[in-house]
Amino acid sequence: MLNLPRKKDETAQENGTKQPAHEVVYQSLRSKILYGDLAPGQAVTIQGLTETLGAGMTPVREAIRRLISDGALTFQGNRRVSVPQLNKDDAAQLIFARKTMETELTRRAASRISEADILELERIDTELDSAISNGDVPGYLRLNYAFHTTLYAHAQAPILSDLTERLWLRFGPSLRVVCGRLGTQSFPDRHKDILDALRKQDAELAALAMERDVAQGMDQVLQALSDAK
Amino acid sequence: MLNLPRKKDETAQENGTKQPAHEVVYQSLRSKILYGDLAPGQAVTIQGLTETLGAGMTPVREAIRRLISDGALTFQGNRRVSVPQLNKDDAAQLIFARKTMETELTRRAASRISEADILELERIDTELDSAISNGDVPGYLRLNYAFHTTLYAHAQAPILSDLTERLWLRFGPSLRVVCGRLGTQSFPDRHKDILDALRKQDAELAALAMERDVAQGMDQVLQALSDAK
DNA sequence: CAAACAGGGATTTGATCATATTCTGAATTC
DNA sequence: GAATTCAGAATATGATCAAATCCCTGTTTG
Repeated sequence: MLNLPRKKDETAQENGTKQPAHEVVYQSLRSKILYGDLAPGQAVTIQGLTETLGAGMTPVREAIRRLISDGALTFQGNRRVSVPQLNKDDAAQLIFARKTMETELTRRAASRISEADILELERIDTELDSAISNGDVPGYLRLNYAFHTTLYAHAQAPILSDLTERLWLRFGPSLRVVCGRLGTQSFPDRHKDILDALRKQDAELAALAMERDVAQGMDQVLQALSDAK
Repeated sequence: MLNLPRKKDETAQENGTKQPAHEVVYQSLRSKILYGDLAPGQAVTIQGLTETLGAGMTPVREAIRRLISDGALTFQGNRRVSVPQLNKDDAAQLIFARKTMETELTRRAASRISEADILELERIDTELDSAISNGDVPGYLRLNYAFHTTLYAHAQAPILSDLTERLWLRFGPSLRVVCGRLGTQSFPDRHKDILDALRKQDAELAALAMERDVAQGMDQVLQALSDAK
């Protein structure tokens, strides 16, 4: 999904740069939604974003359209756009979709991933552990997402990866709400099981571990939705 | 997915209505892709569309962004946009995704659909049959899509339906190529099995029939991709 | 001598912005 | 309480700027 950042100047201290404005706006808004900086139900206005992000109207419009198509924002019929609020039925559908897509991605990755790449995942997971024990919610969200996307990159399945990353946009805001209430302690780490299975090249075992990881995370979301309503 | 067309003035002789321009452009382009009016690999330019569709640049831009997000168009790195060309690996991923999503949608629909709605499906399927025997390729594509989306509407699963409809955009252009080569004769109709299972309220049987229908259609695409390369 | 490659300018196309127009929701008035 | 007006936000247009491709020409090489 990421675009090649113009081979040279990978560091790009603040510059960043040859990225078109609409892409920058998109990525920026996408992160805000994915990591829960925008609350479910919150209104999103074009003019508000042009001021916040210092961009023109056209790029902001394009970014919003993309995110609506991603399911990360909803068009409310009149001309209003807002962050979607999940109901329990929505969550059930997301659970099904995540389980099937992400177990398949895990299966594919299991037969393709190298030892070096497993080490990279382990590194992410170690950081994740410290974020959990520090109660660092934004860090937890970011690293958890990184763990999954990094793994799926090795599945060599661009279409399935794409679909899956879009699913995350739909429950990102709600997941943040969960973390805000329960903190990070309530998330025992299933990633170790996944890594063990990958080392054994056992695709089915890895898929099973992933299914448990997904189920656990989404159950929290489901519970939070039940409580709220 | 369709927006309410402002109760009054349904006919809309030339007026066309209160649909915003970007929505009209989106639907128009979407249909072209879904029904194969655009060939895989074909370039899509903004300025070309402003002339063809008589719209301004901004609405066209927004429509293109949405379709890129849908996977119906691809952004080619520089600034070019084109209709994607599937390879065999892409097709395999689409087969997996369609099978899992559409069988689940069928299962859900089976427990919710009414006899009247089954009759509506049967009506569509009858039209479909005559399109097949007449060799009417556009009609076949349109009615086949209508059969599936109408069924899925009864699953009451907006998220899964959304995901699925987007999958269709990805193989639409290739499916048209298949039909152009083989005609419509090569598609025996599995829809009867689905309808029978729905009448029996047998969700698993319906899902199985749907899986066969999907497998059959996608195998044609897969074969065509093998031949071409 | 022919073919091909490279360089550079012209043209096409995309990106962005400023501005005009239309629409929605709400406040105001009768 | 209903209709009208009004403010503000979204939609749409066309102009302007920037970038990439294309094509033409001149040179080089086999």
